[in-house]
Amino acid sequence: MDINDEKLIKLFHSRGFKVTPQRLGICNYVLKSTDHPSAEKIYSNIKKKYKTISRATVYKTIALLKEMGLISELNLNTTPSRYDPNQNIHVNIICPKCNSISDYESEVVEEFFLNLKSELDNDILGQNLDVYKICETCSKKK
Amino acid sequence: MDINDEKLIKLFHSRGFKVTPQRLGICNYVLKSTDHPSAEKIYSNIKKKYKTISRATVYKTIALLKEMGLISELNLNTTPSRYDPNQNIHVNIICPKCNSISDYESEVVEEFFLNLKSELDNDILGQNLDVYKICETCSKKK
DNA sequence: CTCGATGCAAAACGTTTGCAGTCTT
DNA sequence: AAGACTGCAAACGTTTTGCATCGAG
Repeated sequence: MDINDEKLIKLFHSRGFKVTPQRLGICNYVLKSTDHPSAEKIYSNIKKKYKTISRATVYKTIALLKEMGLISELNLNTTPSRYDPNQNIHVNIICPKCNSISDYESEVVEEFFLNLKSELDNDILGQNLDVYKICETCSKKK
Repeated sequence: MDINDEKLIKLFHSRGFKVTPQRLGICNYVLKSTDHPSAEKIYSNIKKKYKTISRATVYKTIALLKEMGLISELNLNTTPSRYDPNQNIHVNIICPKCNSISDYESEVVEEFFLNLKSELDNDILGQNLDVYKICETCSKKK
């Protein structure tokens, strides 16, 4: 993410959010990160500069960044874990409304995995392919 | 998973695990499930038959099933969550030893996503593509 | 009989919430 | 000055652990 304070401030203001030093600090750290930090890592890093910052603020700022589309959370629907007996290569189609998950298998998926595997020296230990899409039931409810 | 009690019992014995009614019950439920149940769902389902079963047993049996390669856990590395400012289509290459994550972008990935998208009526809300692979640092450590 | 499995209770862990006080606008 | 934000502490839901008892082999 190539973003500076000026841009960030404008973004926040355009969304009606206030700009605080804590927020800027967190944003600068997260948006420049390449190591996919956890909330705890963000917290301990930002604590160096803002001794009194709380985890609550970190989590709230993370939520803000997600809302603004500046970051995404890996492994969404973290808790509770869900389990799958299907050990074929497949995509999990996850409905963010009702949390239902259905497996999707197709040639496109299989071919992709084989190609990716060969690109990665054939030593993939496992995989997890998720896509988010409103399920039929939920889209009917509208 | 097309598996019956007889096969299951052999599998358990071959790994030196004991066969208990609770385990069989949990296995039968999970291995036949198609709705990607959570631990809590497995627990409340199995509780109908085994009134005194505890969550601990459920979790331990899940661990066993994972170890035997009969199920996989979706959204592995569930906690803590990790965050990513990279909003391009990419694969997260996750090292299960050190939990490092690096982004991988390629034409293969991009093409796959476009194909999948069109297969799914173009209304994908988001995606999360993970593959597990020992990272260079860890494979050197050996 | 032995050792692994169960199940309770308590702890651990990441995350969320309520609220009083503070700071941006 | 108003209302959004902070940060503490407590609560929450999921998962793990310690340990006494039980039961499969």
